[in-house]
Amino acid sequence: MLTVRSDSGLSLEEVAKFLHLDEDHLWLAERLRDEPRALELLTSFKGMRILRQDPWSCLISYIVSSSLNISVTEKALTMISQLGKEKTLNGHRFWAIPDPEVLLNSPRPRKDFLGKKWYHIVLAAERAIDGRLDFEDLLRATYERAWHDMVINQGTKIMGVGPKVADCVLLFSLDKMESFPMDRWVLRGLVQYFPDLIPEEIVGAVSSGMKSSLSVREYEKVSATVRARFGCSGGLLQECLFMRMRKLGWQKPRASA
DNA sequence: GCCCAGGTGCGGC
DNA sequence: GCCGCACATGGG
Repeated sequence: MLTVRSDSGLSLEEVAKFLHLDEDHLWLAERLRDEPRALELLTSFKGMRILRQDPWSCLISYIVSSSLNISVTEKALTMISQLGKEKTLNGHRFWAIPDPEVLLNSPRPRKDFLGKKWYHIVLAAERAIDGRLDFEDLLRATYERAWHDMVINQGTKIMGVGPKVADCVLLFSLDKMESFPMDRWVLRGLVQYFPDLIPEEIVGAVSSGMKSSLSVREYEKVSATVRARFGCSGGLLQECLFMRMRKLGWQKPRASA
């Protein structure tokens, strides 16, 4: 039973939308009838939800997250958020990612952990304002077109957004449930649980610790294979795989003599 | 001290 | 196109 405090300032509909409760994740598993490893992953993370976040906040969050560990990412996002106004909800004070206009008119924080990413964020804000970054359009688009527009197409691609970040934004804010973001953890997970989805030489390179990310070309190819196999169950499965791999941990294999 | 982190852009070939 | 590197800095 989901209950929402009456003084929270959030309607039940808003909470349900955020938790994707308008989309029954159970039917997603239907496609995986003949995928025992996938079903095992899904059932061991029962109750997992794909959040439906605000696209702008989601974009900024994942641009910042690239190649940063989670605690540093959180610090950087807090600094960015504090460029905006403090908000209050349910008696708690908090900050949210500021709107593009606010970010554009803010001075850069002194120690923001961001490096060149600050300029990627500024560019994204300009694109959001001039309309070349159009979340409404990306929401209506197919997965393939939206991904291509964010990563490949000159004219619409967003600096700081590569294959993985695009997939995160599409999955966590633009309703593309087949999106399957492949970071280093998920790549290791694929190698361990679904090696048949990946070219043999990549399996070898990942498991020996020589490789932790894919080129755009490799990513596109593996992504297509994964989506052909898991379809709209992919997003939820990815999240379970990520959680499993984080839990298991990873020790880079030592080169032996 | 050294290695890693929810990757990506860029320059050199 | 592919490869190697810079990026920023806290935590194990």
